[in-house]
Amino acid sequence: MASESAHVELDGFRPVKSADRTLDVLEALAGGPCTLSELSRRLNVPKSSLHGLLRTLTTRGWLQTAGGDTRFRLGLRAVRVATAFVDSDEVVARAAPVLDRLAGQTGETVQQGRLDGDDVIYLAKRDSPHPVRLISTIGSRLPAHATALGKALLAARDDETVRALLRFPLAGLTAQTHTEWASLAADLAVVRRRGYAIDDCEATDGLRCFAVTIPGGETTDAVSISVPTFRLSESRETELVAALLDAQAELGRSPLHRTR
Amino acid sequence: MASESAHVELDGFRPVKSADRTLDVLEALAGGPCTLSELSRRLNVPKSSLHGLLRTLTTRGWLQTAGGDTRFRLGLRAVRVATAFVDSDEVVARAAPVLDRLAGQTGETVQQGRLDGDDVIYLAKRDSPHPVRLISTIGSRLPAHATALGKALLAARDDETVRALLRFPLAGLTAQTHTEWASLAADLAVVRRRGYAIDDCEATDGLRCFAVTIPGGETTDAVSISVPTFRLSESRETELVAALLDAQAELGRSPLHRTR
DNA sequence: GGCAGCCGTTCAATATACTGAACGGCGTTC
DNA sequence: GAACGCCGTTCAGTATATTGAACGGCTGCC
Repeated sequence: MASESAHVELDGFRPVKSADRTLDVLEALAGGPCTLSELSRRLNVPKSSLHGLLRTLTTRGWLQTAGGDTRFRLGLRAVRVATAFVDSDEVVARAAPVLDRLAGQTGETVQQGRLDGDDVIYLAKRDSPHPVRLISTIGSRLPAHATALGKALLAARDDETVRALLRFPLAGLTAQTHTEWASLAADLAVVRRRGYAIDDCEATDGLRCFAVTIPGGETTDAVSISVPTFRLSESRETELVAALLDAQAELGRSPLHRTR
Repeated sequence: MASESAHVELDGFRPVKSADRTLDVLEALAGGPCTLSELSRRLNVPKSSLHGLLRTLTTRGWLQTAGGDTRFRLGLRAVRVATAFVDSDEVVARAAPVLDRLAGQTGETVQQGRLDGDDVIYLAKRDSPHPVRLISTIGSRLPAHATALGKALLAARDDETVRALLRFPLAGLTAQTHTEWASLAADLAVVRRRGYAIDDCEATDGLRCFAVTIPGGETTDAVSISVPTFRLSESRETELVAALLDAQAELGRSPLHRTR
């Protein structure tokens, strides 16, 4: 679903080349610093074309070349844009107080994610006991089928839709990850009946997560609690799930419709 | 320093138009959603030209049009880029454990900022006691002359450099903000002697901040502690400043030079 | 009902950016 | 020390994006 180089459009629509490439560059550099020539090879763009582009981006502060290094990296101006997205997002804003409460109440890591194609993108995080790290995970992606957040969101769609969304065989992140449609479909059926999703070491070994969707409209977002298995007992799990379902109910009571 | 429309370069270098405009669009939309026609007016770009651009950005997931709304807003793909910058930044990585400790030890809000022109950009934050809000402040800018972070960084440069950096009269955010060179210069002289900067309600009423630079290389970054004045006593202030100076010393012991 | 304002969209002519090859600099290798 | 690999940079010709005017849809206002 999320192709890295979707340069060709079918509708007879031709993307603006330089704009398209600008995004290519930014996305490529999001993976780490890179020289002009290396970018040229990786993106299949002539060096001379990149030259102008990179200079443009650099003069605007979106890229920078640190000291004597010839490698380009993202610049300060780029930071603003992402935070602006998160700041202005209605669902993130609506969920914020609930995430706060949930994190404070459980003392566990709480996250909010959104379905984008077959990936889940992390948009907010509370990491209550330990002092909070960087934004780090925010903006990062994981395959939906391998996470509690993702499975909660997939379960909100019918099987046909889900199946069309995914590409098989599914990527296996741990030994527990669903890789075939049959096992995933069975899991999703359980999620629908049960009302919440469980990721039992399917994304990260030793980590179990629970997730519910955020009610309202398209059901694009979900909230999860992640707990190391060693810290988890049966009673503790019941407790956490109850807190999560409470949070979902609370989210359901807040205004559903786009206000502006 | 930070001009919104620096479309003309003097070096005989002409920026790539579409790339330049792509950034214009992204930066404009960072301020909030906007229709095509409105963008056209604000950026002085023909609607027809914007049309292609916006379609390109939308196809790539960098922009989105929510539901029936004709307004464009930032899309999910944009988020990744900013977080990648912060993640890959050496100084942020180096400072992270120190910020953690400082926040845990003082129980106050700790921030890291970088000088960009005459602004300070917030790159990291710890908000220990209260559950952590959005990334919110990260990526946001404030005038350097009005913040403790900014004054610490300005004080690390000589008067001549500072004066060339700023444009007078300086923007006044509160009644306490320095607006003239004389008073700012006097303050910076004190900062240099004292070793740390104080912002006494100069950016926000009722908030006092203390800041020290992060040693190493260009001195681009600083760390601050922010405290509501009502919670501040003389002894508490001494305590906080001591903790801040400790943190600075610790930062000075970590490797200064770019490792790669 | 019709007019005026907004919106996004299309199209052919023109202005412009892209290209590939050649260049100069620098460090390594033989 | 010469030949190579890497790097970023320049330039004239061609491929391509940009432009302004015109279009169709929509809403609200007389």
